[in-house]
Amino acid sequence: MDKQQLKDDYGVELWDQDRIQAFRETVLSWYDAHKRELPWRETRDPYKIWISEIMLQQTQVKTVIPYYKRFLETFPTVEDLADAYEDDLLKVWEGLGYYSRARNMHTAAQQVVQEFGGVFPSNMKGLKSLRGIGPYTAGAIGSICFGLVEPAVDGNLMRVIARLFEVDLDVKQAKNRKVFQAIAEHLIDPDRPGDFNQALMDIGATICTPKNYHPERSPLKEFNSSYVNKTWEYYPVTSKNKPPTPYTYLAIIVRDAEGQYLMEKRPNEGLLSNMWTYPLIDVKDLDETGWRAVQPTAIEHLDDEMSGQVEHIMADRYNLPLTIRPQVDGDVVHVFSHQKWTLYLIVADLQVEAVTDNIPDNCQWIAPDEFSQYTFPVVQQKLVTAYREQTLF
DNA sequence: TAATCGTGGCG
DNA sequence: TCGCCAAGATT
Repeated sequence: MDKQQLKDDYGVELWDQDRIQAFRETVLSWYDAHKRELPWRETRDPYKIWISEIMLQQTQVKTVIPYYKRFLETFPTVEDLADAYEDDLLKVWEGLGYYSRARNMHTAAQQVVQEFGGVFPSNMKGLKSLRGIGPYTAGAIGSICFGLVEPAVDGNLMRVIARLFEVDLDVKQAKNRKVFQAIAEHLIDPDRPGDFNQALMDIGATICTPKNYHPERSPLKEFNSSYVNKTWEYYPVTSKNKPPTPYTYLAIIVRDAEGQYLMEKRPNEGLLSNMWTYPLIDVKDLDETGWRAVQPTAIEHLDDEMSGQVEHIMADRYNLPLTIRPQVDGDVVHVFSHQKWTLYLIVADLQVEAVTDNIPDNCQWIAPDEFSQYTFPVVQQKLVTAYREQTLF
């Protein structure tokens, strides 16, 4: 996309070549003086940069740092990662979120070994062919590790560019990304593309921030048309998020005679795939009067009717004869990006001489001292904590 | 294209 | 408390 089209189609007035050159020098000298010291900035090894870039997707730097170090200790090379068991990979990723990233990395590592002889591809086509590497990550790895003159358009870059050029396009709409990409392609420094990309990301993360933005403090203020025109509070344009859909579950806690708990491995696809939780019953699986009673407000007891239904479901799904305690032993609220879960802790007692070895394949009896060998989502860890707090008294 | 996919922090 | 957001990719 050329300058004329940017102006005609999107109302973006790009600068002349002299101003672009001055901008590059300002950005890079700021970076040389003020860049953040980060673990992945001590190397240009594409394997390590790749790990960092995947972890940094939608995740803050502070959160990533300990995971990055632990990951490289566990899987020092791409061959180690390619040969790993997926459960071991998931365990290292535990708590970081967006777990499909881990599974995609596993696939991509095998691609690197099998299709590229264990050597990371050094061009954009090869990088994008790897599972989990999209346009941003390909640009980041390409520019940082191989000096490719490719922008790395993430949320930071779009916010910075939107303010610099007063871009009236919704940064949350995927179709608008190409406009920011085109602008960045004109701006990027051809001699130091990796530093240029990281510099704009650092400026976006530390100065040109979403909130508490003070444009007068920015090294780019003289280039910033939204600052000159006093319109910065309108940029970037962002549409509203859809609120998370509410769900309500009963988390059933069953302990056998040996003190082990019934746990279930979630399906291979979808939310929290392959991770372990207590058995969860969606209250919509209860009959109409049942779940309507549970939905709106917090509950403290299950009535006889509901207890009977839960017992029936547990017998049906887990082949276990149980007696449900009607008392609710605490509740947990957990918000995902698109779902909001409310969970009620329900304790179930095994009936006398119950047979416990007919549970489904995706279920296991797990003792507390074995918990560290399994991967639990944060919502499950919250359930454990809530249960301990309740039963302490 | 719009929805899906986690978690932690902040105003 | 709630909505927003963070170095996005996939379908």
